[in-house]
Amino acid sequence: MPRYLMAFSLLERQGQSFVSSSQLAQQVHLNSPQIRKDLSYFGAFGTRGVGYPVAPTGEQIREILKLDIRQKAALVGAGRLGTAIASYPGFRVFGFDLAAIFDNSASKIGKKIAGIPVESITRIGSVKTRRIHLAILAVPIDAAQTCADSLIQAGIRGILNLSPCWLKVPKRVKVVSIDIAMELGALPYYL
Amino acid sequence: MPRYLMAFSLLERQGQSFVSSSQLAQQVHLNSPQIRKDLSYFGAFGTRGVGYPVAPTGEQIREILKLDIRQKAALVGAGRLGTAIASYPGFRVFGFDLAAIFDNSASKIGKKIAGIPVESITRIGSVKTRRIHLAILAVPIDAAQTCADSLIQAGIRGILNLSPCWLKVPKRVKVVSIDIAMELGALPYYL
DNA sequence: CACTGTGAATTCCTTCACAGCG
DNA sequence: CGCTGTGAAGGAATTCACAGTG
Repeated sequence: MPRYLMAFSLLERQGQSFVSSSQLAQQVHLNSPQIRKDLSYFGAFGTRGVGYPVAPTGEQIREILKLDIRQKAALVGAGRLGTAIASYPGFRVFGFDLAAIFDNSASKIGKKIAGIPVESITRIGSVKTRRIHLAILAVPIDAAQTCADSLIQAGIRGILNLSPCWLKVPKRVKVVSIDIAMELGALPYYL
Repeated sequence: MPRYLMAFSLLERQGQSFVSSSQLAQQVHLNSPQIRKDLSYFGAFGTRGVGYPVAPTGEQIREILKLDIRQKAALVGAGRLGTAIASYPGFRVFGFDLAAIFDNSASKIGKKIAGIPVESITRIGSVKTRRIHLAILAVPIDAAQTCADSLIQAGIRGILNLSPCWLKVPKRVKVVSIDIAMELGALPYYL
């Protein structure tokens, strides 16, 4: 669904008012029955003979993904990767709001990254009262589990983990992991 | 398979000489029959009653993934994300060798990142004679397709794309795409 | 005896074809 | 008439169960 939302957002900006499943298929590189199945799974958005109304369908997908309400996220780790992510404009499209940055290095605390002040990692518990439910973990691998534990203690519900390790978390917490090296590791096989 | 390689590499460093499918299962968070199926698909590595010999199996997976020979990779885009990736130690585990960095900004050309000099993007064609077959694309979205085209022209066979767009490439070129925002976009749904 | 390798059963996901509606 | 929504067919990937082996 995030991929569809991306496509609908683009079409919105381009001012197109309707889109058919086969048009969409070209854009997201899937086939049209797949798209119809996926969208119909969450309800019927389209009008037969015409296609999907771009703006309303985009809005509905946002509601489904809970992206209609602005989602606050905390970034943990203001190293090179963390800094890159903090400055990434792609989050805006999905309505994310980077609400806090934490790091343990004294030289970084107090400085601003992408307009947001870096706080000490000891203040990580404050996400609870600040109503931040999502975290992006961009710390060295040895620190990942410890940071995750603190975040969960502080009531975090979802973690995007950028370390190449599996986080041990309770079932109620959802983790998505990205390891750039592992994705690259699959490439040589196909040459 | 890259995930298994990661696990075997870790076990190698820890000095364990044999591992059973169920032990592995815990580590990579899959079930044991799955692991046996996956490994047996490429041949029989294990000894019944004992498990898989860590070092030899690791080496075999490296061969399968063509990671036994050092793979050269070029980084295109020395922005914040590119810089972060260049300094990422995770590539070493898979035997990748960052052999060149390209950027179009005059202020960066000539400087060194992670010990590698930044070259002008106009020199991108040199990857052909330098026998670089892989590229990591960390450029702004508008530049992604153009850069990909130049890379393919220069004989690149695999691209790791970090822009939130679909690259149009000939069939012989393999593309792996990562969009951090899209992964994060799925999280709120699960809360 | 413990653990691998693998056919068979199951489940899941995708593709197809078309009925139904604007 | 065009395109969605969907049951039914087909295919792929997981899971199971157990025979086979060091």
